[in-house]
Amino acid sequence: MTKPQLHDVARAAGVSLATVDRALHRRPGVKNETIARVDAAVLKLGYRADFAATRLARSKPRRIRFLLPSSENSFVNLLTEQINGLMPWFVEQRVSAAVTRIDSLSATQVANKLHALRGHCDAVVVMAVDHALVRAAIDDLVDSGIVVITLVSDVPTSKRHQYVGINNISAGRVAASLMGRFMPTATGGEIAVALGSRALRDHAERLFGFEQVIRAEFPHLTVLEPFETHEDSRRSERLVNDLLKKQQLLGLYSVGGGNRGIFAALKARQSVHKVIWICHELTRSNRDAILSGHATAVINQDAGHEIRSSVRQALARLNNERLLEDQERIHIDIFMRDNLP
Amino acid sequence: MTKPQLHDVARAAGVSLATVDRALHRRPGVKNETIARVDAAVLKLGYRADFAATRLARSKPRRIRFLLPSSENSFVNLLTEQINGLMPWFVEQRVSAAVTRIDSLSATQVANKLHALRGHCDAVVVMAVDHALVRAAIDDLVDSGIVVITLVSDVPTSKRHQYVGINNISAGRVAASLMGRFMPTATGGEIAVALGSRALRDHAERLFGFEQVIRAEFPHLTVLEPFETHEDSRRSERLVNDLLKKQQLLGLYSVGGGNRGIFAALKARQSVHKVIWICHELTRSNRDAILSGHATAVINQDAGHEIRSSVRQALARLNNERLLEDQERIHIDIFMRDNLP
DNA sequence: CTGAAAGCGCTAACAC
DNA sequence: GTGTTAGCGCTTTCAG
Repeated sequence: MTKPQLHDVARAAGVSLATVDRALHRRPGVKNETIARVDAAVLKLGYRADFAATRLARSKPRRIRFLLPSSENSFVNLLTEQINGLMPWFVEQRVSAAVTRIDSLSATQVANKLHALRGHCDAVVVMAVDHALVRAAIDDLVDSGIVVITLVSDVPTSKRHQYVGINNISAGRVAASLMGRFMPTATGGEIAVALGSRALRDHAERLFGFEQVIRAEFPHLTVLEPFETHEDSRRSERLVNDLLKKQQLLGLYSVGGGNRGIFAALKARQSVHKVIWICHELTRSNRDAILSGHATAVINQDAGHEIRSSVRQALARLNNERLLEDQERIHIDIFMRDNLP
Repeated sequence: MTKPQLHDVARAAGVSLATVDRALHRRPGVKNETIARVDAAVLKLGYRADFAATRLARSKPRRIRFLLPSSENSFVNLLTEQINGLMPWFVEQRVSAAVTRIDSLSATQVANKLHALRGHCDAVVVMAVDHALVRAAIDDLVDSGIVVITLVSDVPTSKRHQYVGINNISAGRVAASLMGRFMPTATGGEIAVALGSRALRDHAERLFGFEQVIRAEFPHLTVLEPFETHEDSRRSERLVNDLLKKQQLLGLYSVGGGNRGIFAALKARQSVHKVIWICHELTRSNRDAILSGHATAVINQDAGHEIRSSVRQALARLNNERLLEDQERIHIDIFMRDNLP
């Protein structure tokens, strides 16, 4: 009872190794009937490609393209740093990676870029707005045989093969639980919410989860109307400053970018207010914020894990390999001062 | 500027492939001078073995032995489940894994078992008490050429090649931060601590970190003298019951095992007291505890990650391969109701 | 003590 | 359309 090999599939299907390979990879020039016979054999034997042999034999690397937002955003920078740092690993995995940064809020730009990639790569990993144009472009790519993976912010109704990122509704819920429990009193008060943009699905989902839990479990707290930072720190600093001047805030939840500005605003007025601040992503700025006590908790998604996972997922699909499900689940990390990595 | 291969090393050292292989793996029958020449060439070229080729070519699997506690302990069960579930992956990685369960509180038993493994495996992954006998046995194994990795609970002064697990002092500190901030009032009160055994280094370290932070940052809280559960749920249930009868507890931190008993005790008296309970490891019981609201937070280390990581670390050492540092860091996971996986 | 050569399980030219 | 065969970069006999 040994692991089935290509060899065994070939014998079971009554064809040669090469034909099995062609059939498995849906390469042209195989009779439909043969494909069916091969598929049946694969299924019957429970065949899975051996990743080591696959890596070793492949001469041309798999071309993976990352499409990331061009906006000034520290978390996206973390992602690109990770991609750069993982280059030796990519080589080992026989993948060639390239990053393109696009205005991910502009659905037309994203869609155009996606269309342009058709035929020029084997897989694309994209982080962008959830919009009909983007969805259509993704579906086209998938239909053309390219593996598409959404990163960080999903486009759930598209045909994308996989979403790699956290469950953002849960993330918002956890933020609310922490916020509610960190409140020094049970006497009620107001919580502000800073949002990158409502067009970003991840931000919208976090907000949804946050308000859900505050309303249900901490009814003595009021969530103020969220304000949009447009991921711009100057703007967010000004907005938070104004807010702190006007009212006595108990807490501040920042769902998305612009945290450097928020940090600056809180730091400047720390003697006046003691605000419980919870934010997302362990960027350098947020790390400082937590160390200095201005932020109480940071909710994080591991950028390195997300990059490795998208590549593994893409390769697993392209090469028909097994995945370790457990290993690919992206955790909602909660960082406080003492468990910072 | 392409990645150097064994081939290149052989040419640079003026020997054949086979000799380079022997020298690299310190197999017998190579002149010292030749070894030195090979080492020099490896260093000069920056040679690293290609993992795919290594996996593919190796006929005999690497033998990895896990030594885990035999005590009734849900987290250890999670570890063994993971080992079993990862068997197909082990095959792919050309490793054969076996688990031995020992009374890990008995230093003599652990040391004997370690000695017995000499010559019978390539790597051992051990979770046991930090004790002079164990330390000496580990050092012997390492000297005999076996890769030794400590899991979950470290033996820091030994020659073990690697510790795979969380920083338990930090874990205790985080538990304290959460506990302190979750307290509904700032008026002071008492916190109980349940300990598996003081002989276990991980438990001792957590307690250390916990007390440190409570003293320093939440001086209005008093930490009661910790009681030992001996990882026995009947015992822990009784102890917690007695405690709840005697005094008005604000919080309970359980550092180690026996959580099923604690859960039972808290559940039985939930109308009387509202205790903030924080515990470790996301076992089925602790998951229920958090879902039902009896536990407020669970601090976890990912059992699957720990197993995969110890295997990767062992293989990297045995095969002279590169590791992704980031991927091997074991996180201190904080789980609350909404970010349960 | 060292070298030559045959695989490991796939992929990809090149035949038929 | 399908089969044959030569690698990929190591490990491991088997000779010398």
